[in-house]
Amino acid sequence: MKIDHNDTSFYNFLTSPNSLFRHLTDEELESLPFGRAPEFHKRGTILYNEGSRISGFYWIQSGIIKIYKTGVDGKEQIIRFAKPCDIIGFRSVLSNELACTSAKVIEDSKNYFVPAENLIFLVKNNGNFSMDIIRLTCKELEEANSYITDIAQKTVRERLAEILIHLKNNFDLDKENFLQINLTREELANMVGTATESVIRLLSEFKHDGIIELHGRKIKILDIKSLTRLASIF
Amino acid sequence: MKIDHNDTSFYNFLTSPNSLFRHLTDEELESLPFGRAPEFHKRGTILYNEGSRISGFYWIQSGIIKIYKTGVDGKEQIIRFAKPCDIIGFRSVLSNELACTSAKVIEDSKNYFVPAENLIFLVKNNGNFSMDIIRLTCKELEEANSYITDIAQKTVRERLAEILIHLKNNFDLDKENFLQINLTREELANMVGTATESVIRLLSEFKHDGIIELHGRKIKILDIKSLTRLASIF
DNA sequence: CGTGTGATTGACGCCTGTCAACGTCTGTGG
DNA sequence: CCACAGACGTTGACAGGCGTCAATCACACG
Repeated sequence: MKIDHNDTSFYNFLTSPNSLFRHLTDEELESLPFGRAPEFHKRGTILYNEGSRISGFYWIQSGIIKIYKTGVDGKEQIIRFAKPCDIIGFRSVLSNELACTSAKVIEDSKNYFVPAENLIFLVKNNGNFSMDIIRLTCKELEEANSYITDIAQKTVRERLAEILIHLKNNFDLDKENFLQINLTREELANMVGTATESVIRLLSEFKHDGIIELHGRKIKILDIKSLTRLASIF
Repeated sequence: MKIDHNDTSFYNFLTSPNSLFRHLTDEELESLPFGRAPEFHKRGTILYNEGSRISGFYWIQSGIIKIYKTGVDGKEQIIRFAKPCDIIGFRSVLSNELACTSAKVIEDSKNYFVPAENLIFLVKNNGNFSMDIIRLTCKELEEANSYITDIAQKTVRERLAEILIHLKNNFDLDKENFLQINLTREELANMVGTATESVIRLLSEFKHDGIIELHGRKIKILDIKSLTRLASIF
């Protein structure tokens, strides 16, 4: 069950300066399940549902997870996408409450499940780790507050432009510079907080104006400058 | 500079089960400035501005503080109101970043300013306190996510109804059951994320329908059931 | 009494949500 | 191999919610 310190790639990865686990001692690191093989989850798998009790958090090694809430009439509101090195579900664990979001795999994912007691032990006993968790939560909170301001004040066009920029900044591009992440029009709408038809019309408009290129679900951003202007980002 | 343990009211208050400071040792408690007199700030005072660096957090003893972000065209978006026993500004301290919100006194307030190093020391060295801080942040994050869902999916009418219920649940009523908190129509609009005129028209509508009563800025909720239905809360 | 801030009301029009119809693609089962 | 179902994407028509502008009123304050 020990982590193979000779597997330098993975060990270095877990202890690298940007890693959430950078401040763990070797002993603490070995208390976590990273010595085993990761779990594999196919596209479409639900990791947990809003309202359920979860007994630990997930560390994403590969793939993309959609985090969303279900609003009125069952309409989903996408809160964020988790990507490799992110952790999900830790909030419910730490506040010891039912999950307030659902998590669905949208790109095949390998991930590790870490039991709640491990996390709580680390938070209580390793002040630096605890600070990192707090910083992470604060960052998410700040982003949430910004998004509240945007969604309350900006038009749908501005928000869609902003989301496209956000996706470009946060997800890899393929060899032809198309966004790797595969989203349906409905999912885009559920991020922006609008109707599917509105997203379709605005994407067509952006395409017509030479700002983006579309190949089915694949999106390539051609004119980031115009898009930034459209998004009213200063 | 010691806290007067004979002042049982304040001492018991700080160590009561709901207090953020419940897990502090007497020694830790005395390292905080609660032994001094609180600072007094009049309505209208800005405690800190978005983008500024703050060197500590505030613990509110009395009064109400408006926490808001400034969006496009300088329009403010109210994130929340802080009331007695709340702390504000701690996120920027913990993540060591510039303030991402502004804080303005809207009801005369007494509060204590606690230097950043005190907070960081406690988080790193007192696991239970650290867990409480994390829980607090997680709670705020969950509320922010809920609000994102609401604002993205609900109509202005639904949101206003919801905000009124929220105010009723979170702020005291005076002897005639009017909401204690004094908000301009513009501030209400800046919470809901709409135009001032829309708030005015909807409030008149609610009043006409016998759901609320208005006396200037004072609001009394007459029919919480109808209001809940209007808010589409399930 | 003048000034300024906030509240109110009306008019107007655009953005955007909804409904409906149709096209496209993929996978499945006969 | 084809037919069909079902999910997703697209387009058009339409109405109404809500933002914006402007005028007026109410009230407090120096």
